[in-house]
Amino acid sequence: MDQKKALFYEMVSFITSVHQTMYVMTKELPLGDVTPVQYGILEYIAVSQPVTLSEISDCKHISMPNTSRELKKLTDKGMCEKAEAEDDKRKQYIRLSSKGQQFMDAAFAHMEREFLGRIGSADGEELEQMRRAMVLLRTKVFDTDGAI
Amino acid sequence: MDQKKALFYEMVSFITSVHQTMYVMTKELPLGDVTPVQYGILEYIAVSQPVTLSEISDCKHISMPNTSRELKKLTDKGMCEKAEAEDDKRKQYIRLSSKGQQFMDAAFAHMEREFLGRIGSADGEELEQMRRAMVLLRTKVFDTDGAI
DNA sequence: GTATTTTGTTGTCAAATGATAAGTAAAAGA
DNA sequence: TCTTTTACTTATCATTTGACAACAAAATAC
Repeated sequence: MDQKKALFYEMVSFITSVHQTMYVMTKELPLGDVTPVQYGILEYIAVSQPVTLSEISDCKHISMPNTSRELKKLTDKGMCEKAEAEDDKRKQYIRLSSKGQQFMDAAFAHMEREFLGRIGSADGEELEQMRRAMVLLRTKVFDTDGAI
Repeated sequence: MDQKKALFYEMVSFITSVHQTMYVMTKELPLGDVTPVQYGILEYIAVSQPVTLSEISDCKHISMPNTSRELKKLTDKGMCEKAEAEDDKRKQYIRLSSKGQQFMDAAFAHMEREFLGRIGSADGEELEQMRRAMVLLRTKVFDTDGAI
């Protein structure tokens, strides 16, 4: 029983380190006129495109009206494009524009450089250990489905 | 070389899972009239008390004027207390009040329940694996000092 | 002893975000 | 066909958060 409590406190400390690291890795990322929430939306689109407004709303936990508003701002800025779905005319498939794609490519490249700087001196064996550690935690602790 | 790139993408996915999990674990946490930023400050005080305003400002990446304002709101709400430092009269040592301590105890208890629900079926061997995985990642990837 | 730095405060402003009401149009269900 | 549900929009408002200027008091440096 106490082993679980200890693991909980280890997790609290772990989460703090993760947040701090992500702050350091992204603080110099040039956002231009893109706000943090808008960046989060772009990141989600980049990974999951094409997406619908409802999917953004669900996954990023932003209400539909606010999602609509922020997405309008992003399209006005030329970062993404909406296309009516053929099968369902209510839906819109959203993708990054080429400008948005360049923006996100640069963002990921920046993060990757920061990341490589961190793991720079690790050899193949260590990298494989880290990968296994991430997979383990992702499936046993940070799985989105909830319980194991 | 490509192994590192693969690990980077694994980390991106990992971070997404961590965020999603923390969202689920904290979304039902009763914040009352405490805003998210204020909660973050309380969490930091709880773990590191006593702390100074400058430390909160540095660690939570909030400007001094804004830290001062939010902390004033928290003391007005009776969540924390300021005490002048004996050695340096400019400094203030900040601690949770008993109300604030109760609030944070409840918050941590809530998170711990959520956490235990997630790892519920894991045995001692698995728990030890998870602990080692967190320690490994915390020291080799998410270390606050930067490089290895 | 004076200048500078550190620590914190107060006030004000603007931007970002969250919440809600009301509406449109298409799809699905009855 | 009529009703209901889904997907999204528009408009509006309040709150939260971030940024900046100006200030005060204590400590430190010179």
